[in-house]
Amino acid sequence: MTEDTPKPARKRQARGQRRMEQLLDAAAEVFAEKGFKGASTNAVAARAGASPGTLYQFFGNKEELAEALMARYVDRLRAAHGEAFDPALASLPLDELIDRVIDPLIAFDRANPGFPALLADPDLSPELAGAKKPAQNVMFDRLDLIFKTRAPHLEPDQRHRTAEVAVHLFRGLLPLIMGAAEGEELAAVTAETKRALGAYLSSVIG
Amino acid sequence: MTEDTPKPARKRQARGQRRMEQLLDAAAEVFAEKGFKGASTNAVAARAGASPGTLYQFFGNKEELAEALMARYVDRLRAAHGEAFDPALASLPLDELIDRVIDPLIAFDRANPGFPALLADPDLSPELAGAKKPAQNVMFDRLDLIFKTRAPHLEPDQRHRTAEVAVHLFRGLLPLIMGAAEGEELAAVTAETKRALGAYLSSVIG
DNA sequence: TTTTAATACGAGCAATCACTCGTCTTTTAA
DNA sequence: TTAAAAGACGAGTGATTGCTCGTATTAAAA
Repeated sequence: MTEDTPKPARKRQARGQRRMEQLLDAAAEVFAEKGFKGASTNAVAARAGASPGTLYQFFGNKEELAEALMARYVDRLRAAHGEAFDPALASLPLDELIDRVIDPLIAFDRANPGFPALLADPDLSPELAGAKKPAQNVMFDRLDLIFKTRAPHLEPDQRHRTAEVAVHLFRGLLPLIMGAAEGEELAAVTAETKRALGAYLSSVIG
Repeated sequence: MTEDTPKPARKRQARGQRRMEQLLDAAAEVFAEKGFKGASTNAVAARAGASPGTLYQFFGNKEELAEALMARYVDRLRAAHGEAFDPALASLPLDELIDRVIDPLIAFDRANPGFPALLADPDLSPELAGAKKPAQNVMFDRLDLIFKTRAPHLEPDQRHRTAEVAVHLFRGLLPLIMGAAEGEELAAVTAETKRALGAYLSSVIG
């Protein structure tokens, strides 16, 4: 068990950082369009205006590319949520609490369509599935914390399950949300999502 | 616009029918394990104990194979649901109605794990996506019909949306259901699914 | 029995994909 | 100014895949 990281820790230049961002942007698009398996690394490189060799200078293989993309999503999600989340949230009326959590989440998912697409993709390797967990836990942990202060009588067991169900419930309605046209349709689907969440949660945590 | 089907309508022997079933069984397994893109037709043939050439004698290409598999699922689902569905259902108490609809559906999905896996697979071609619709409409149509008699005051628009949300809500919780171990865990997740559905539906259709 | 068609095989083809490597250019460090 | 390192390129490689086709076997029709 050596302590140092096995990575050679290459020095990145500003140009390299920019290239990585371009490649991740391209990967987000192509993955969203074709899925992980269906996307070719050459296509990603081409969309980023780079050559295959350049892509592999920054990402060791296709999986590392997807992992890096997922990691960037998690960072952004945490940032977007950090703003919309404060401890006082737990004492809000349920409807308002849901508004405060769901609205930014929907905005994020619609602004980053590659994120839910990659999350939902079933044919990811075990390593990548591991990289997905943090993304799922971002929501789960926050919810669990809220429930803890809001419904302290709940057994941890049931609290966890409630959080998990709430997350999956939302994820199930996401395709409807992602497919909705901005405007009336989106508003209707959003309202319905909140109604479903609110109905479920109030039946559990009062 | 010719009237006859463009298919040469080859005569199948009993042996051929058996082979097709074997190939579809194998396809269900391999698709469930690797996803549509990740599954190779040679692997499907091998698992069925057949050669690639034999597979392509019955299915013109990989997509037709998946379409045939999906069609077989839809048939089975309709059969399983036809039994559990009768017109009197609409007048039942909501909880009981949900039991009668959800229990056989969960049983079916757990008995045919390839079905939800294939349904959820994102990287299917447009043709295959079209083949998915009947499967989705099996549930949707039944729900819409039930709501029509049960909540006649609902606008068709909102009724459709309610059915769609109910279907997606269930589908969102399916991964939890599919992953649960038979017994206590499955019972808990099933109960939670019914609770979510019941809470949502009673908030819409009273 | 003879003939025709359905079933079965599996080596192999053309296309695609993830990834490499030798070479060149640009940037940073000395 | 020069040396070293990072970035960039893209043709090419080995492996895999969907699918074909010539041939052989089995079963049904004549």
